[in-house]
Amino acid sequence: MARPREFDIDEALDHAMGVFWAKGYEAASLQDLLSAMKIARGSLYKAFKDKRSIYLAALDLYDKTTVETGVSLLSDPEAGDGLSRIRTLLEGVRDDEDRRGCFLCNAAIDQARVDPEVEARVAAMMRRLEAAFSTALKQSKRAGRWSAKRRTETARFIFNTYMGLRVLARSGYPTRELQAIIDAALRDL
Amino acid sequence: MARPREFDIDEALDHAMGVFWAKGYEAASLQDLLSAMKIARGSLYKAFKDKRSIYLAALDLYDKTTVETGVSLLSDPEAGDGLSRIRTLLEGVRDDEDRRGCFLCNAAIDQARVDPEVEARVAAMMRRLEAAFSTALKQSKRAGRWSAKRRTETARFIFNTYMGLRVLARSGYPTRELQAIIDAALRDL
DNA sequence: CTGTTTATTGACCGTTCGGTCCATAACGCC
DNA sequence: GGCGTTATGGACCGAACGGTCAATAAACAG
Repeated sequence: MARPREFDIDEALDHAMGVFWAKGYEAASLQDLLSAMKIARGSLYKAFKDKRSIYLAALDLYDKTTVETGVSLLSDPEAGDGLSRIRTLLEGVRDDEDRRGCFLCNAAIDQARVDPEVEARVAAMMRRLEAAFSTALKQSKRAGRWSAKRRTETARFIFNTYMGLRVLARSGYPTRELQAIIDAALRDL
Repeated sequence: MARPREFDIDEALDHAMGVFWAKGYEAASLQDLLSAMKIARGSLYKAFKDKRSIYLAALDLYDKTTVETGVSLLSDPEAGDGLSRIRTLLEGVRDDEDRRGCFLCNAAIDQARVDPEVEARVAAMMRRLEAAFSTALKQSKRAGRWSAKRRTETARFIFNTYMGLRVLARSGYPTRELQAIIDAALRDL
């Protein structure tokens, strides 16, 4: 019935996410986005309402990909013992070679305080990650060591460690130092 | 010999820091800064070279005040045992009632990657905080538990926890949950 | 082929951005 | 009181911002 869209909207969104991730919301200009997405202005505004809605869609994409991957890993009994899944996830942060940090964490700092919809998405992702850490703990050999309350708190502590690692990774901390932090955090679990 | 400046430059800078802290570098407009500093455009540009130099000066101010205060607390033998000084510092984050997070952490995420001078200041502050945590550990009753290397790593781990707490605090985590994270982090030290 | 619908492109819009400039004001010095 | 110097306030600047629009193109239905 009508002319079909010539670009893959998810692929374009992925590139947009890269720009927001690297530069933050305000510093990412329309020009930056258009170049990365390889489309023209008009096409962008046919596909998205405005800049903010691209950002929100990018957050959702991050949720569906990175966060979901992490949650799956933590919750998958076939990925080893609960504790070793946690370790695997944290070591993934350690190995983020381009040190981009965490889009979720960036959003929490630069937009969540001024945009309620960003705040809601950020909070939801954080709570899902926390819950996944808790699931992994519950499925570890040492699960018996923690009461339900204590397990929730421990999961939250690990999540806190995870966020810290993301910040330090973005700040250029070397792999070896990140590894030592992971070891210290998990030492007594 | 000449007309004296009518505003207190440090006080104005403190207000500018508040704006950058709350909104980030790009989102803080000249108008925002001028309103907060309560001066006119011309006066601002007599006192500072440009927007970026205000930001750098604000970072230095944060260093001289907040970071230095933290370092002093951690290093002060009269502030209790090393471990309890660490706990006091972390509980200060927990009690940050307006949940502003950490200007250092914000800068690490939103500007350090695109501005080498910001990056240098951020790295310097981070390393000083790390070192102060190490000092506090060294001066704790249980100092003997750690080799020098292990102490450095543990200090870095605590610093990582500190940064995570700052992010979570800015994200609105309730005091009680932050407290549980602190307890979990320090439990086995 | 014609008509309808929607995507593409880039010129164009008003606004806001960071930064400059200048007339005026407030000081110490002589 | 004049003079040199620096601060003040705000008009002003070009550039860049996010967003709109109209002409054109590409698809399908009839």
